[in-house]
Amino acid sequence: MTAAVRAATVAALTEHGWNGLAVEDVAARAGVNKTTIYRRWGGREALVADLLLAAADQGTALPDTGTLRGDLAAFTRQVRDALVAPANRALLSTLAAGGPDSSLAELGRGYWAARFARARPMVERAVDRGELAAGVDADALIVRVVGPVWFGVFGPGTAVDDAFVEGCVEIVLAGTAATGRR
Amino acid sequence: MTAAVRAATVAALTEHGWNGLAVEDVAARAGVNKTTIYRRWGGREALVADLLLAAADQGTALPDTGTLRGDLAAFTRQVRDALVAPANRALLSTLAAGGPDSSLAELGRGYWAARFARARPMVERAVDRGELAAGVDADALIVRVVGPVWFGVFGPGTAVDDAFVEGCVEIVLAGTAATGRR
Amino acid sequence: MTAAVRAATVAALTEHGWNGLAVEDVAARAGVNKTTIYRRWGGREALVADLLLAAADQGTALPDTGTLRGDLAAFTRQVRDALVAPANRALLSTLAAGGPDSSLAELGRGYWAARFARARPMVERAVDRGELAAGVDADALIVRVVGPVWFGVFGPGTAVDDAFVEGCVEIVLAGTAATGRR
Amino acid sequence: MTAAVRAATVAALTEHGWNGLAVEDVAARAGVNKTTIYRRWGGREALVADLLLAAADQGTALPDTGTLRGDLAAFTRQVRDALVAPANRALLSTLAAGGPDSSLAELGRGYWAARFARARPMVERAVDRGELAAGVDADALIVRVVGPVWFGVFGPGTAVDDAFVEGCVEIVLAGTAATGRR
DNA sequence: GGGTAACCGAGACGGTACGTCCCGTCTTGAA
DNA sequence: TTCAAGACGGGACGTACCGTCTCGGTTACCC
Repeated sequence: MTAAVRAATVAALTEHGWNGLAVEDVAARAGVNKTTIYRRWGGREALVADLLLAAADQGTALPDTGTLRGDLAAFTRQVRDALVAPANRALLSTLAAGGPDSSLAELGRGYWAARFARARPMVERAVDRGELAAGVDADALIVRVVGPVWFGVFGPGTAVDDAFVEGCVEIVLAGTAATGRR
Repeated sequence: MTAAVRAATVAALTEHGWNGLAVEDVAARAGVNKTTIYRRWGGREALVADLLLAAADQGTALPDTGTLRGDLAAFTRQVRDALVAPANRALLSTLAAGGPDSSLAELGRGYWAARFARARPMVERAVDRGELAAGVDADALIVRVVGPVWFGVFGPGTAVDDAFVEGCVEIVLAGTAATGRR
Repeated sequence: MTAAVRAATVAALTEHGWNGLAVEDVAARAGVNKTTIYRRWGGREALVADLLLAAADQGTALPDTGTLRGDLAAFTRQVRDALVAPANRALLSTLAAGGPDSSLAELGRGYWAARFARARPMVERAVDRGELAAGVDADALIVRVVGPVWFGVFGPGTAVDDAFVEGCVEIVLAGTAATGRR
Repeated sequence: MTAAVRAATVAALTEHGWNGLAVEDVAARAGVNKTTIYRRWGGREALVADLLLAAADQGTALPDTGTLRGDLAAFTRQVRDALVAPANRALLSTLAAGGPDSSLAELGRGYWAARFARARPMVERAVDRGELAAGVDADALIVRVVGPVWFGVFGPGTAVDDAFVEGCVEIVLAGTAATGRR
């Protein structure tokens, strides 16, 4: 049943977005009674929270190519692929749909903390290999690389192809080396 | 009356986000009848569209410091300031709240087209000054600079202070020069 | 619309009794939206209250045969006929369905006050004619005559035929005269 | 446990009436699981049926004063006292709450049959003593005496004091003797 | 300067979804 | 075997907003 509700939530979220996500609709799609969802999850937000937790837990394997450049390129492509998938798009755009004090925002903080914790080893390995100076701000580096992809997808709708993604990686690496910024 | 409705929409949007934006609430705040809003605007989305058009039209003046670095730094700081303002935050996060085929998405495309058209002269001036090679993709450059700021605010909630903003500018400029990427 | 809702309420009440009277059912029968009933009436009790008010207002004409015996007999037969009609049965049994402090009870007090006020002239005319001593308690007299009919119908289900009704009248008249009780 | 459930049913019935009598509420009050009530009784109606059976079985002792007048007066006072007790009021008003074809009605028929069977010897003794003609309709006599009390309590809310009760008895006795009606 | 058209306030309505309460059924595990 | 514990499908509750409609009253414009 849990799986059916999750699948139904994804489907409904993909079709109608965070607005238009109706508990009754999810219940009907999942072949489950509305009350059951309120009992076991507790509302629209909890349904999405459940999806996010599942997504943050499993996710894709962190790439390990041997070089920071290769890792970042593969990782950013993973992110790009995830963002353009309609199901994930709807899920992630939900995170930005609430004000900073909403319960969705709290949800988002947890999600992002888990997400960055999973990606951080990639940078730490590069430090161990001597590719980056010790003390580099791993999170800021990731934000700088992933940010343009994220913005391109959710903002102006830029075509985020492989060339763009690799450009993000190379520019940040070169720029970081040149400016010495962390 | 138009002004009152706009102000009420901003207030309601800031308080409750795109969800929770109720036409009746806006009407009550503005001291206007619900019917009038449906007549003159046409629904929740149209209220937000009106705000976005107004925002895209006026906005802040494009900085002109004489150097690309200075322009981009000032511009990105403007963007940062705009994003952290609650009213704008709610307004802009609304754009990402719909699926790619929703009417909100169409709205977003228009908004971003106008926004980038307003910012593009900044890059073109740099080309004229010889700071950038002719044929550089102005939009991609802007996305690369602004993206991390946007992502930091709407995503993990990174502290986007002046140092971070200037880092975005310098890294992209240095990286672009080093890699020759457009 | 008001008429349709009233008719639907009577039908639903007759079929399922006070319990089982569902607002949604009434709305569906009347071809009206549920919300409209909540707006214009305000719930199950209000629907019944509306029926009672209508019933108390119109009702049947008070008999005027020229003698107290004839009046009471005709009146009690009217009451009997009303009680055995399924629609009225359900409506009136509703009055007894709540505790003495429920809102139904308050409703009942108003109904009975109106009902007795309408019947009282019958007794007063008899006093004017000299058939009854001045100062007789009209309400108590009516209760004594009507009570067995009411109880017979709502209680043990006694066969309340014309003979029984007329017996109620004659016994009370004779007994009242013999004992001098008011 | 049976006793606890019965007590809880009486309490709940007194507080909230037949409507508002929730099995879950009774179970919680009795410290018993909901399922148990459904197994051992079988629903709301069965709970009330159980109470009625118990009430019909035990009840108060039938008065035996030596005269019909004394017996009827004592009996009717007992009835009056029972009716005004909130617990009994709620229980008995339940009987009238259903349509004539409901299962509550069937329940009521059984209850009244038992009740009248218990009271009938009072009249039969009077016949044996010669106070009443043989062949008098005992049930009708009881209905005539008790009816006004019942109606006064459940209907208009008449003050049913001892004087009223005794009036009912005397008038019916005198009237019956005068008219010769059974 | 008076008709007329446009606009607004007011409010009722059909409708969807909300989140809750209680129903009656079922399964599982402990006594 | 009986009961406690608790999940579930289900029906109705009463509420909030949605978007539409009709009705009057004002304003303003144009003949």
